[in-house]
Amino acid sequence: MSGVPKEDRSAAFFDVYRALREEILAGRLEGGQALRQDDIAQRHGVSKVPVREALRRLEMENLVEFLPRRGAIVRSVSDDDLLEMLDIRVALECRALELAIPHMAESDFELAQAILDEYQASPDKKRWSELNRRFHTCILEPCGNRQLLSLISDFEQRVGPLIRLRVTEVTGLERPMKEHRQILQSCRDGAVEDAVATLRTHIETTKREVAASLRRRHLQKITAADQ
Amino acid sequence: MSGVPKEDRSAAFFDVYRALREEILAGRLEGGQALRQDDIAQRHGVSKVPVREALRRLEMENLVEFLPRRGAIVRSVSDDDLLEMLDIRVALECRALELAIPHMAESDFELAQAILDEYQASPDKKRWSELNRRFHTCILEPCGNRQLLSLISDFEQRVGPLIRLRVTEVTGLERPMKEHRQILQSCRDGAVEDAVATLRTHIETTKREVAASLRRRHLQKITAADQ
DNA sequence: TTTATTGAAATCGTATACGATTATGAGATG
DNA sequence: CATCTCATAATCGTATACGATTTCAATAAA
Repeated sequence: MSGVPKEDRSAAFFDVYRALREEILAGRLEGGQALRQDDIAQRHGVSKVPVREALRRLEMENLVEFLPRRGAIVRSVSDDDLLEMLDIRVALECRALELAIPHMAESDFELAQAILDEYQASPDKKRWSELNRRFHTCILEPCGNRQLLSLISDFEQRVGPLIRLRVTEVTGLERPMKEHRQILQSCRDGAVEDAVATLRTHIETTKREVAASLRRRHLQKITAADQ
Repeated sequence: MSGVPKEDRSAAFFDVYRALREEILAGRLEGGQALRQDDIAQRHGVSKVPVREALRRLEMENLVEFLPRRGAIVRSVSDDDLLEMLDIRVALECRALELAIPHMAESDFELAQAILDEYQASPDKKRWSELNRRFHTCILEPCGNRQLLSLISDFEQRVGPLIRLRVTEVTGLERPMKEHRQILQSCRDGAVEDAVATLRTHIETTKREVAASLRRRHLQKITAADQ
């Protein structure tokens, strides 16, 4: 499910890859920031060779960008990029759910329900996004399409950190919970189209929230500049 | 549209990357075959460093696999992998079409029609897959989602070569052409749901054809083993 | 004949080395 | 005071070097 290839975890380059990936996804590295190969190598106690391997993989993941003769920089995610990723998420998650429902067993429903119950009981906003992720994983996983699940996981890892604060805090628990319950019920009923339709609305609402938030931020920047 | 990142085309590693990618996608390298780093380096007149960079990128693309302390091998695509990719294609292309239709201009319809006309006129089976690809690209491109188009292109490049002989030759021109015309007409009418439904059927039929073909091949292997 | 042993060759993963290009900063020039 | 050399330092991209592990084949043992 992780999206990150599992093989060869022992190699030196993998530590570098993992660390850099984590720092970029967590937003601890600014977009556009130069990734000095010698620095990274020294920090990890290795040479430049494994560092470059790690950077090339991150380049393929669109997390870093190589500028000819000037090395790698952290790729910045534009507002448009983010919205594009959310549209792709709609496609991937809806398809996964559609394929998953016919394979769901009673235990899947129970697990999903348990997550929703915990969701409901938890007063901790920080847990919400974790529980949200688990619910989505839980209902999509039965699709059995590993590559699809891996893709979804990749996008979640990239998109999640960027929208979490922006959405979870603002939206509250009411609406998403209602949609989650509705999706689960449709899954129980084997109502594929209903479930997918609700999931689609669910994600598209998120996208609209993000878009609105970005709009406001943009507006703020403009008016601030005018002052 | 190519899926292959465009930056840094000048670097030595890029030639290696490009060449290996092409060889793997074209099927000129068997699945499981070892990719000897020194050999590749010598063939391209470079050292192992850029070769390893190329291999790491291909690993991220799922085209090669690193075995600890045994280097890289060409990743073989199982029957299940192939069917999984076709399911993902359904998700991606349907979403792209859905997003594309509201943005289509008259010139898009004309271009699509021109491709279909050429399709119809061409007696050359080898051209069919090329024209098919161009038609799909043409109706999806207006979606404006670069990442989505790039993903679609990646999957097309991986899946295409594996199913072309298997499907195009067998299926003939009748059914796909009829579906293509129907999709285009729905696009003209702005009938998003109809267009998407037809496209979905279109790809799912392909998937069923591929699955059937694989089933027969598998059966043949079993009966051959029994002899 | 088949299976184990073992030493040489091949190959990997990574460190080090180095020419080439790009950033940096001090002093010259307007 | 701004800005324009140009030498120096920093950094890149890649080649070469090397210990460690794996493969392989020839020989010994069963």
